[in-house]
Amino acid sequence: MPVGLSDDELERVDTLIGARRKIARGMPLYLSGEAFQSLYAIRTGFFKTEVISEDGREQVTGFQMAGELMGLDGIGTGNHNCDARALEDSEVCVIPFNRLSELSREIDTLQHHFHKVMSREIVRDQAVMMLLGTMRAEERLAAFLVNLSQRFASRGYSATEFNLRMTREEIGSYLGLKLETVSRGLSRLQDEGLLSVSNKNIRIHKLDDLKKAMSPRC
Amino acid sequence: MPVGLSDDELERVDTLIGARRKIARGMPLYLSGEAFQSLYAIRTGFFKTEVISEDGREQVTGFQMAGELMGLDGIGTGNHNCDARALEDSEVCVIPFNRLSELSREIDTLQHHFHKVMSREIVRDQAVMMLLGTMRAEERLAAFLVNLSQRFASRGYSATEFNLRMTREEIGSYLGLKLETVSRGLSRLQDEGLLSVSNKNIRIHKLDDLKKAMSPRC
DNA sequence: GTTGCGCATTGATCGCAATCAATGAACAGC
DNA sequence: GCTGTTCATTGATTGCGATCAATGCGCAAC
Repeated sequence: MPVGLSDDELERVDTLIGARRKIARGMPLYLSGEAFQSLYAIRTGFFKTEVISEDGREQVTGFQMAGELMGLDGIGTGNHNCDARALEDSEVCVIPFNRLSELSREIDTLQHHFHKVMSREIVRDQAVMMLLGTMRAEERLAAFLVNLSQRFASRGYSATEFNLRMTREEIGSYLGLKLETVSRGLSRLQDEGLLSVSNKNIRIHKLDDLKKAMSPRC
Repeated sequence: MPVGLSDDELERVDTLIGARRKIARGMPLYLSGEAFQSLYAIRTGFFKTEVISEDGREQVTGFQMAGELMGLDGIGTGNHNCDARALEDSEVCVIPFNRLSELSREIDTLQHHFHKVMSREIVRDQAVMMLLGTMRAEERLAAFLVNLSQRFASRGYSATEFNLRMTREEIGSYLGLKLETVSRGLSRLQDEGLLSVSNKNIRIHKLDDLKKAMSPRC
């Protein structure tokens, strides 16, 4: 994942990658409480992470797609702190954390890269707090779709047409809304002509206007 | 901050600490957009961090007290991503980040410790998502107070009586509520006999019940 | 002591999203 | 094909927290 490595370094970073692991749709990559050993880089597929509180409340904390790193939450305590589940048949690279630690002590570029990835995760979480703390339902939905659009685009997929891999309920959990509110919000954005929804398929017609819909009174 | 270092290592970690810096109440330690150079360890005082979106919405993302580390959000992009402001006259230790990177390549314990601190920040943020996404107003308030209580206690202060350093509005921003709702919630918890509020002073009478108030229908 | 300002509390009303409820569509298994 | 289940949509109603508004309190400046 890092760039700017010498051939030698690249070779050593390659040795970091342990086995590959396939996860069938609906199955967990790891569960809260399990001992933390490894990080996971998604090769193909789609995941959600969710935390479950003592009183049983579930909160989806994120959706992860190819190229993204999972498991960072386990470093602090030595145990995974959330569940990670595949939303479609997926494959990950297993990255033993102690090997990563060792190697990042020897290769600056790897160390810097790893620190940046962790920091970006913190920034991403802060953006979600902003979303949950200040945005209205339709704004949250617009922000969510724009975010997905950008991430698909940066992977070479269409920014304006894609399939949602998660249910309305999972979207709702992530956005702090009920599934009915998600459904209504999507219908509303469709009525406004910003996009078309057909089950899991989304076609964005006016990406600029959708971005504007993230702000109040639009 | 890490434990289990040899005398030699301890000495070298000491050299990490650059200047100390005093921040008067209300003044920024850093602002969003500023170039990231250093992390900051709080020696004394109290801070808030907040992000401000393009459309002007403010979201308090956390309150930090003595012993906690600030600035991790800047590593990813090289620029600070939020504002950090002192809520009372405070003093921090400046930790130049490139020095920390170098040294953590040489001292495993330091590296591990740093990774744990970052990971815990991610876990903390996920807990806030849970709070904002699933809890009702009074539950959020109870969770907030219990969290403060625990952090004061772990620093040797009273777990049951303390002064809030932030305004109702700042609490509201953090919890995704309006200041009136915060005020009403505190009055309600007082009416229920769980605590006493007098302006910024909080006396918790029934910490156990307050913890229960974090869960639904109590 | 008085004035002024920021902060907090409390009341009345409104509006958005949750809840309750029913129907319909998609999909997997038999 | 049919059946059962899960997921999505839509309508009716409720309720929590936001908003609007007024009052009160604490504290610093003079």
